[in-house]
Amino acid sequence: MLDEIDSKLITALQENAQLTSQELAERLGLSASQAARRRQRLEGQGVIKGYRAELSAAELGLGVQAFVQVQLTSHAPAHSTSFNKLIKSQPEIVSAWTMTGDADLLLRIYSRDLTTLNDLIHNILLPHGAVGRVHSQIVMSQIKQDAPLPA
Amino acid sequence: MLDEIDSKLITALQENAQLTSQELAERLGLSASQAARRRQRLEGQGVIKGYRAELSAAELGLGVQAFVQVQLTSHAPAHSTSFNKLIKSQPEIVSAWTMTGDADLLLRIYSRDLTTLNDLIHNILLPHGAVGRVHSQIVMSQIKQDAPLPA
DNA sequence: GGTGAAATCTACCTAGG
DNA sequence: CCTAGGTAGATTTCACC
Repeated sequence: MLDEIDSKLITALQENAQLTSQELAERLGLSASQAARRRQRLEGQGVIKGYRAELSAAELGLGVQAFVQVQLTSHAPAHSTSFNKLIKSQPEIVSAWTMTGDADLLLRIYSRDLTTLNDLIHNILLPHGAVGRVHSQIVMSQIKQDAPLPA
Repeated sequence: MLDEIDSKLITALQENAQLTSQELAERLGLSASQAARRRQRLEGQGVIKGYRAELSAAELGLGVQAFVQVQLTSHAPAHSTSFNKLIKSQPEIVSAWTMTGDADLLLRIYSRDLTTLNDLIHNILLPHGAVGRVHSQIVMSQIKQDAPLPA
């Protein structure tokens, strides 16, 4: 479905979504019109879902990154939906996944500082009826980040 | 440093980096030239780090997402650097962080299927000298994903 | 906030396997 | 018939006013 040129194209656009058709064409060994056509095809197929600005958390004053594992005491639909709403209402929680294994949920959080993070955990997450054990880990450093998806 | 309009601007560009100055201006209640000027300023300040294409993992045939916690047996520099190289050499590992707490590292992985993921864990990660305990959790579903950074 | 030159995109056309 | 390259009108950007 995706040939070698498509792979190079999506890798290039993951690094820099603002490449012009001409610049893309040079990297791919194609003409600008062909590069544009391939990009349109990949957008239409849904391989490329969209283009997003990447921000600097540090510049936004978000000094603390954390992953928080949340074990739910109840899996009743009412509890789940109300907890999901809680998660969606908190802008600091940027991603949330349900997981296999001993923890039910994994939350990815960006906070201003440790105090703000602890507030979120102790005053917002833990008081919720469905929340059991919470285990938080702070990110110390990033070894590898935002690598392109393997194409 | 960032006013209300800047916040709206970066939220809009996180949703769609391809908005034209004119479209941005309409959302912000500004003229196109002012919207473009603000965007340039935020790019220059480093608040906006860049623009990236977002791909569909499913369309790329990456059916399994996982988070793997890795405990290192040794923190000797030689072991760390060789393990970091290993991580960077594996395209399936898209992100890696060092963490506080009982696990030293957290890896985010996109794999074709469970077999491929298990190959990576058992034939590549575990044989490495510095690797102790490994605990992997598969992503079942996403409750919240790729929310804009709180501005 | 506005303007115009320069760059870019996109739809259409032609050529070749 | 499908894929590649070229072209012109429309759109967008960006330096300057």
